[in-house]
Amino acid sequence: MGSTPTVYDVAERAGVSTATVSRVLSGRNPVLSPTREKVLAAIAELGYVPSGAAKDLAARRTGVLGLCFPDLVGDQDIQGDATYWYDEVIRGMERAARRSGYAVMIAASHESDDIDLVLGVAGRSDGLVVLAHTVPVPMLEHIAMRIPVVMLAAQPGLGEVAHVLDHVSVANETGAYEVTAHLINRHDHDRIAFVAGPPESPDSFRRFAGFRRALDACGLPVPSRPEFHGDFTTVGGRRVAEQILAEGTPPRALVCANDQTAIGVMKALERAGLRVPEDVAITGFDGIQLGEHLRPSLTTVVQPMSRLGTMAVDLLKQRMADPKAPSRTVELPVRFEPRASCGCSEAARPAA
Amino acid sequence: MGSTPTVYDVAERAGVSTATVSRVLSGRNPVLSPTREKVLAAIAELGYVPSGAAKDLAARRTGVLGLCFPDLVGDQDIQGDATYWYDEVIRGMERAARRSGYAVMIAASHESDDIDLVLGVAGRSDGLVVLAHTVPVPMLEHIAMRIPVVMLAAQPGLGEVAHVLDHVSVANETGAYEVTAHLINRHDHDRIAFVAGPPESPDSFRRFAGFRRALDACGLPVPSRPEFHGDFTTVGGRRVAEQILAEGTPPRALVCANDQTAIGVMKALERAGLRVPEDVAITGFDGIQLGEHLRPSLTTVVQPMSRLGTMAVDLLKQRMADPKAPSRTVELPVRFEPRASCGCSEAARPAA
DNA sequence: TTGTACGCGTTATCAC
DNA sequence: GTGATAACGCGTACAA
Repeated sequence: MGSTPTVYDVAERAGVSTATVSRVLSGRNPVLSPTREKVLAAIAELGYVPSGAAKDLAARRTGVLGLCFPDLVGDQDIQGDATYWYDEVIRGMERAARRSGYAVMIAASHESDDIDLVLGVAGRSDGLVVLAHTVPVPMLEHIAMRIPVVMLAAQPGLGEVAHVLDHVSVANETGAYEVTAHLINRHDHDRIAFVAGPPESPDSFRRFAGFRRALDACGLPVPSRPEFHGDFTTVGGRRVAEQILAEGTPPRALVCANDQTAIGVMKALERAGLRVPEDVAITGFDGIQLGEHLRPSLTTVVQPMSRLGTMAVDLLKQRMADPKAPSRTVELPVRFEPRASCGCSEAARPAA
Repeated sequence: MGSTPTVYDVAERAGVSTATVSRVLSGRNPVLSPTREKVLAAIAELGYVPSGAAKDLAARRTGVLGLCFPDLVGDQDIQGDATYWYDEVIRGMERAARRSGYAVMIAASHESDDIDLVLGVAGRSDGLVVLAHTVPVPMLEHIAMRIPVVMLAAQPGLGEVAHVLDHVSVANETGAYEVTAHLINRHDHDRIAFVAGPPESPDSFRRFAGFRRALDACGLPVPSRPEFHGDFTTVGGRRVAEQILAEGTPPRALVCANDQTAIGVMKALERAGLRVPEDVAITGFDGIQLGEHLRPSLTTVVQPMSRLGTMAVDLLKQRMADPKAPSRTVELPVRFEPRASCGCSEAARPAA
């Protein structure tokens, strides 16, 4: 007994067979009360915990759902002031999974890095959820031959050849359209510029598309390319601000590809003496918590982060039920949240 | 081949034995290049992913670390504005685990609820990390007979009989001492009250102890019990504020057991016309992100959340290396962060 | 109601 | 360098 106890140890100690132990544990089959007592006593004394590996192997299911998300900070320990937008995705998924009796296994990784980690998770799960830009698509298509795979917030179809991946995406284009139209119709802006994210970002691209559509619908000139390029970080936003200031007359309104960028731009412009929203209106995208507590509070488009997670679990379950169904894409609605930075008055809501 | 492919399928397709497939996968044994190619081709064609269950069973280790944390919101989906202090613990642990080649399996649960979930995680992990008040201590001692268990932010020894649990705790008492002494020595306060958390909270208790020690050290009268009782939520803080206002002359300074409470109190007092910190100074505890962006920014004691996670992994690894060592408790230092709500000037740091 | 014995998909230990 | 084969610990027919 130098090692961890097994069913055999429990059975021996209780004077029964391993099958009986198994029955007591599952509770699905009838066991005489005195027998059950003996088994439970043995379990308590030995500190027996069933081996998940053996159980999963025999049952051919694991009761685990995997989640892969990008590691944004690399290997260094962060200082404690960062909150990632996918924290809530994790929680949403965990909660939905638990309701369905699943545990969640998580793994962060850089694209094309940590292949073994990802495969390890995939091999131990009944289904896999992957955030965009975390795992190369070919590997996902490989994994999808074994278990259902759902991609979150990725451009459906991008780089896929087998079309076996389900998708949960958000209404990027609609959101950008709404916020842009709001600036035009509600605040009478006509010199509006778009601050993009990284050039290769599909999210940024879709949002720019919505931006253009709004300009077009309102009869304003439509740029073929974004006027400015950030990189989804506040630092990048700051750089954009410098560029704007250097170029002479700044636009009267800036639609930023995400909140971080907007915050960086806003802070830098304010430091240069411009007032937001009086001199320049600014909007973001994502709905990170910080934006709500800034002064001025940040007008944005809120993504339903928690629902991304729960919806992913839904799709996983559906596909387990019907593996042959054609691959699906669910687009989640976003919510336009006008706040102070676009010129609307500070919301009445308390800060906490 | 209607089902998921196994080593046998790969071996057959590649015209080799299962042992060779295993060798190619592990990369630990020499395999002739042409052989390897054939195997890799078969793997790609079949979409083969090794079964974690079988692997773990054979290897008698899982490469997974478990993490149990409390589910604060129960079963309802939250609105998207909540950030929990343990999000960062999760990330810290995930990162440390990954550096050591482990994946992380998470499970939220209410105390004494979801027993099967917790046992399931324990049975699939090489080590378990548990946040305080998540799993009943007797069950943890049971699990600890199988795999190492580390408790986070719990009162070491509380309710334990076997003393097999390792602990990572934070310097609650020291932190509360520091913040209280700061109010006395730096801001000349002498009418300070403590706003406790739930009566049964060890954290709240320890912080109150530090509060008392500071009063005592400075020659001020020492209360035997906290003057006010919140419940660690902003709503609870609001209620405390009402009580304070109803009772006549409010204290000149309030040391709150955590940030949420402090924020609730602060907002409610301000709404009643009191100024913070001029009329009443307020301090929190935890260092949640929101406190930094409030106006006035919240003076607090910052817990090293991320390090809780990394340290837990450290302890786990140490115990795996030496299972017989006496149980350990590591106390992590906290950092006193004076900001505006205690009377210090707004920090120069930018909001983003 | 309880016991026996086989299979689940790997890894590892032998021989070849 | 490669191929048989025996564990690993648990479900679960099937038999008793």
